[in-house]
Amino acid sequence: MLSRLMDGRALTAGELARVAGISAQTASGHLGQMVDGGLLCVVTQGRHRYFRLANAGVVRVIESLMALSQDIADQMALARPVRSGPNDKALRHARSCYHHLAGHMGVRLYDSLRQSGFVVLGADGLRLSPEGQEHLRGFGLPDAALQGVCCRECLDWSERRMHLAGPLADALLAAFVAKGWVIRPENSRAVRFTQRGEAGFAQAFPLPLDEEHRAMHHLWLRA
Amino acid sequence: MLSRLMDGRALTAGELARVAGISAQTASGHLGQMVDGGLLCVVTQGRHRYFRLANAGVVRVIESLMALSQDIADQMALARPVRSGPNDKALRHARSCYHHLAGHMGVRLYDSLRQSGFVVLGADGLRLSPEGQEHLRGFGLPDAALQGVCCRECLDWSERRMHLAGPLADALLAAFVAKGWVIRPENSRAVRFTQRGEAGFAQAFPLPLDEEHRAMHHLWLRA
DNA sequence: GGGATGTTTCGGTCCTGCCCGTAGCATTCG
DNA sequence: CGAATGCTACGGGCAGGACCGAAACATCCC
Repeated sequence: MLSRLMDGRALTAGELARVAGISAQTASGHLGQMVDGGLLCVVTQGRHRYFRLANAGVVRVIESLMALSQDIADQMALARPVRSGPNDKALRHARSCYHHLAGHMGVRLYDSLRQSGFVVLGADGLRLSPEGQEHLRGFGLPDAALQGVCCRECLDWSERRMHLAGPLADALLAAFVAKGWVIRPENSRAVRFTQRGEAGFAQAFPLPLDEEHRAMHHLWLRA
Repeated sequence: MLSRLMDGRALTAGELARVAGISAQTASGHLGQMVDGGLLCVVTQGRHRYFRLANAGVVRVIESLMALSQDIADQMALARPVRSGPNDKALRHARSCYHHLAGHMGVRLYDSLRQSGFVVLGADGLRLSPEGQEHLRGFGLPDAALQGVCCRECLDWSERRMHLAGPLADALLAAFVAKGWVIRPENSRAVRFTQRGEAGFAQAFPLPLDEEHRAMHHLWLRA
């Protein structure tokens, strides 16, 4: 179960039980102990409880164990990732979550801001750094979106990773719409990036690290 | 038991049993499994079997586990190291082992040669590198001491770490005597470094890494 | 509100594995 | 060669823990 979580995503107790090939009750017991022991942290959303690795120290332990026993690593490479979220490809790519951006693009936005150091995770939670304020000045965001506790993490339903939420995230989505980067249909939570929007987004929010390292990046930057 | 071995030394089954607070039989069983599993390797010498961590991968696992649980690290810091070897301070400092140097100075010699890259551990065992041949030219060693399989590891009785053995090590001790660095008494295995010898030795065989890192250095350079 | 789904708690079974006592093997020392 | 020491193999006792079924709790969906 722990090695399955090494991609930085958050899985439910049921999914992890299936991964381990044990009953949900048994898995729940183990997961509870691992939360108590500080190996995992848990995000409760509705009737689901999402478990993820707690910090970089745990990542290092699992990493070194996987390096030691190639078997585990191979097993992970073989097993295909747990499918999650909606089947609709557009919905998985980009959608609204309350008033902010979610889906693949939402996670990508958050990853970029974290990797750039524009958004940093402190002991008291997420906050926008001075450099971040500077960098986002061009988007014409209201002051409320840039000051104080303007952002927090939110678990992405389909990606199972964190994306950006809070006033800042709301203002950013609104700005994307205003710039013509994003079109929000009335009848759906799916949002569509225009061709110009994809390009502008990719330039404004680059991803220095490759995909493989992105997944673990949150974990490395915790504790 | 594993964390006790993190200083890079080799301990006997009995010592490890005492460390863990279990009987010798139980410890032997565990140690056997860890050898089978590739966590430990074992050097048999007479009626003693010395166990040491098998490779750098194992070191990394224990390291990361100790970082995760400060308790283990604290416990290791509190427990005093296992005393081993003779009580005689001179004997612990420097002595002959067959025809080569052993004791504190013997391990120091080996550490220096390894850290400098003059002696390297390949898949087929220990060998002298070209740079090592060059560096040792000034000692006037016979060709046989510099070519082919001229050196091997030998577990140091008192230090519980590896020191240098083989023709090269024999020739080096002889050279130290010839240079007046070392005096070998007839009636004892203890050898005495002269004041000039200590100074020359320290200059010819420096230790770039500090004591704390020296202990683990062999381990890091294995597999 | 009622059914379905996801999760946890409780109770009980069963098995694994830790442990030690005894005994056997190897080595060293006197 | 016999005694002492260090280690390992074997067997049995015992506790802990992994596991599941049943049931309770929470939430979502209709």
